[in-house]
Amino acid sequence: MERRGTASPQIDVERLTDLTHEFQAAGLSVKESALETIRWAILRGVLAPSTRLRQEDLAAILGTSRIPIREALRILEYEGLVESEAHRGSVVRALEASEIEEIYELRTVLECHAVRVLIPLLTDVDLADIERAYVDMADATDPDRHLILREQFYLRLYSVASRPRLVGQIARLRLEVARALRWRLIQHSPTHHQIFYEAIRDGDAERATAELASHYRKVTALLRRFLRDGEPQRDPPIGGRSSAIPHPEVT
Amino acid sequence: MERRGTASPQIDVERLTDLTHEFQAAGLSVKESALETIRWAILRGVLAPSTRLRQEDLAAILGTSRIPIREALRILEYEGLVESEAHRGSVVRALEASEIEEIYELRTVLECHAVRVLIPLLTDVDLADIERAYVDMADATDPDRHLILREQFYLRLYSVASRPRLVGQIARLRLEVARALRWRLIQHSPTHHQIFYEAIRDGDAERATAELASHYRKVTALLRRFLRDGEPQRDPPIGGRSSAIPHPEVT
DNA sequence: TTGCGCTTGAATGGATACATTACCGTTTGA
DNA sequence: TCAAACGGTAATGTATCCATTCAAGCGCAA
Repeated sequence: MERRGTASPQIDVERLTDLTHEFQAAGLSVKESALETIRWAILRGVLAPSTRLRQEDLAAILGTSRIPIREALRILEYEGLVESEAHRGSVVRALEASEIEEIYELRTVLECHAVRVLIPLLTDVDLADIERAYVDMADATDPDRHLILREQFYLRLYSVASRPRLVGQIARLRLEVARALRWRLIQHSPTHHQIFYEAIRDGDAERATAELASHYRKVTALLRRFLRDGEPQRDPPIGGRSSAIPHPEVT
Repeated sequence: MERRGTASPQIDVERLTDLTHEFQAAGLSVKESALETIRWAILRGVLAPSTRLRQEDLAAILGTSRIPIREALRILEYEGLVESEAHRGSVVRALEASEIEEIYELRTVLECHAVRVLIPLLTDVDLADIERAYVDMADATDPDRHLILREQFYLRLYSVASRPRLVGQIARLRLEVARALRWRLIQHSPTHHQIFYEAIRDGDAERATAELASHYRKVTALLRRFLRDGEPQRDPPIGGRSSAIPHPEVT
């Protein structure tokens, strides 16, 4: 996989140490902070796809030994965020176009199911919370913050269904595509969230699921064009500050 | 969680070492063989729910050090088969009634989707393979072997959809309930697999999904009675040979 | 000049040893 | 007599060290 000719992206040490300090401050154990640091570094684009993850380098950067790193990499391998081969090391996994399409299909199935389940369960308290989360998201301008608030909005909504596994699955799939899309310039779709939110607010499961499905179909079609036809709009792999990256609004 | 009074089930050392030897012979690395051993020990009932999994004990039984055990336990924790707490150890996770219900609901959603996707993709080669897998499963009498062949049948079928994530999710959910049901006596349902298989063979997605959904609804209703109303039919937690355990045919 | 094979280096896989933490029993005080 | 604090014990968390393995690079021979 990794050859001399195909230089793997360099690691932005500074941003990675910043991330680590955040998680260490949260009172997590060394292993947990290592896991969360690497996971979020991948999801937020600090560690670009195809980056080699050498245990010793990461241990040095995170200020720990290799043991917690190894366990973190094992879990991330199982999650699908990194790829490991025995005695050959780990790399940040790049999603293939077909995988992104499958994820959107799965998201359509699972999120529509969640909507149908949760609509009859919505309480006034839920609706108030959700409206607040929606407004926060809509107001955010910083891309990283927008991403976080968007996920908070959707997860607050879906958690109404009281289906922890369903919500967990949805959350994971959403993050995975969000990661992949950080590096592509995709068309902005400002009204999707609004249409969806208003359908939820009106208790109209039919309209909400239709909007989800139709939007994800559009996204998939766009992705197919961008990803299959030579990936014309790829950002530089790493190095640019995240604030320079346009919103991955389609998700 | 674990107190002096609530004695956790003892580990059947002999059966566990037998399992280990199987996996070690397969040429896996130590970590992989530890992972597979513990995973299948849980799924096949050798390690009963609430069994304490002490790293040192497992290391001694599997003939290794604690490191591979630790990594295996981390992955199993992520899979949801074991529960770990810092400095307090790991135990085999027991599924709550509500979780089993959610899993069946998720299975209904995912498996029905898989059926709808795969029916138009079926080739003659697929159908021949699937028929063979079905006959093998129907002929098996040993419970462990039946369980394995049943999963092979369903996974061979679903893999036609060319959706690796979807199939992986389904496989995991199926195994999880199979594990939970090993310890409960549930009504035998011999015709379900047959009806489902014949619908697939006829290319009738509607009939196949209807059968799946209706069957899983029945199972959920049964489970609700058994699991919520005092769990009247629990088998002895461990010690009995697996051949004495009736088929968990409902899955 | 090219291809095969050995050597060598660097990275991961695994084992042993030490640090830390949580539980449980005991003791001591009111 | 009861409650709270303290210490012992046993488990996991972490670090250091050794073994294994893969592959790149060099050399030799055809």
